[in-house]
Amino acid sequence: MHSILSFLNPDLPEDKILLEDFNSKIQFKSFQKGRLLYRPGSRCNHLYFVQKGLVRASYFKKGKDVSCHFTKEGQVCTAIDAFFQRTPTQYQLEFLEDSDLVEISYSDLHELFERYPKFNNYGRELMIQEYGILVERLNHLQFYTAKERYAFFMEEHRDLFQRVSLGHIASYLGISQETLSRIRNNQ
Amino acid sequence: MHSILSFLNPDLPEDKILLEDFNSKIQFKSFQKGRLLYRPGSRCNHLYFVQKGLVRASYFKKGKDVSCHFTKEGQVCTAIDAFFQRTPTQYQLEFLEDSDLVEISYSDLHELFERYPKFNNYGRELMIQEYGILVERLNHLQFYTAKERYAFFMEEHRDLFQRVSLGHIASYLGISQETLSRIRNNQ
DNA sequence: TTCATTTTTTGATAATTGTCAAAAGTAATT
DNA sequence: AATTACTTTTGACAATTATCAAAAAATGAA
Repeated sequence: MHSILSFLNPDLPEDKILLEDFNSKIQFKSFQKGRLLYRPGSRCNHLYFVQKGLVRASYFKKGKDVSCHFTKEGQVCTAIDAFFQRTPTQYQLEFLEDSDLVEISYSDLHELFERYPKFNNYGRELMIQEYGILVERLNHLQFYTAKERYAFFMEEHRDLFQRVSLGHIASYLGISQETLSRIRNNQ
Repeated sequence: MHSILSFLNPDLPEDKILLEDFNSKIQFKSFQKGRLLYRPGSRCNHLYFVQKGLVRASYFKKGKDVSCHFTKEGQVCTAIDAFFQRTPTQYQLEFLEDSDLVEISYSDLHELFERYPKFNNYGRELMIQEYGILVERLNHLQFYTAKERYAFFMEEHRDLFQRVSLGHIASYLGISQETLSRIRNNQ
C-alpha cells in the first residue's frame, strides 16, 4: 500500500473498493538520475509518490541555483502549490538518483476526492502538512544561526547528507556553501 | 456578501441557497482593542472574517514577542493550521483595534463543505493561499536585506505601517527594532 | 497639565555570515 | 594514467545586522 493510503484499512470493504479504484488509476514510472520531472514553467498535472530514489526541487535566484525541497522514498512529490492551483510551476524538479515513482493525474485524484468522502480531505491535509514544514523552515531561518540550522538538518535528515551535495544543502538552509563547509569542519 | 463568498453568484438559485445556509450559521462578534481571541494552547474552533479592525498573531521566541501575521478588513482570521488540524494553536491572537468579526464554527463549515460541492474546495484553497504567503515570506527572509524587506512591506502594506507599532512590524520582518528604525530614517 | 508608561531613536561595538579568489580534492571519461 | 569537470575547502576581507545601553519622543491616564 502506498503511504498516501496509510489511513485506509484494507479489511473494510469500502476501503478495499477505494484501494482498487486507486490502483486502477496509478501508473509506475522510472526515471534516471539527472532527468528532469518538471522545468520552470511546466504544468504540474500529476502527483507522484516516491517509492525509490530522490528528487530535488530548485529554482534560480540572483543567478544561483537554490534548492527548496528534497523528496525521498515514502514521500509525496510535486510542485504542491502549482499542482493544486493548476498554474505553471516556478520550480525545477530533478532526480538526484535513479528513481521509481507512482503517478496519478490531477483529474483522477479529483475523481477519488469526489467519489470517496474519506478521501476527500486528503488534498487539504497534504497542504497542511506542507504548510507545517514551511512554518518550521521560516522559523529556523529567522531565529537560528547557520550552525544551528545545520544541526537541525543533520538530526532530521542525516541520510540526505550522504545523498545530496554540500552546495545543494547549503542553499536549502539559506547558507553559503563556504560557510556550510566551515561549519561542518570547524566543529 | 463576505469576501469568503466572492466566488458565488447570488443570481444563481443554487448559490442563493448556499448563501442563505451560510448566513444561518454565522454570528457577528465585536471585540475591543487589546482583547485576545486566542492564547497559546487555545483550541481554534472557529474561522473568522474580519469586517472591521485588525488582528495580530504572535508568539514568544527566545524571550521576545514575535509577530507572524496581521489580519485586516476583508481577510480570514484564525490559526489556520491549528484550525484545520484540530490541534491547539501556538499563537496568540490579539486585537490591535476595536474589531467586528463574522464567526463560523469548524463543524458548520464542514457541513457546508459536505453539502455544497462548489464550497468543498474552499478549505484547500485557503491553505494554498496561506502557503503562497509563507513561500513569499521565506523567500524574502532568505534573499533580501532588511532594507529591501522593509521596502516590500511598505509597497504591499503601507496602510499597516500606520496602524501597527514599529516593533511589531520589525519582528514580523525578522529585523530588530533598532535596525528597522534606522532603515526607516536613514533613507 | 503633569506624571508614568510605552515606543522610538541614537550611538558604540561585536558577531555572523557572505563574497571573491584560489587551491585542493574527488569523480568521471577518454 | 591523464585530462577534464565538478565539488569542497581555505584564506582574506567587507558588509549587514544584532546587541546593549541610554536618551528622546510619543502616548495615555490621573
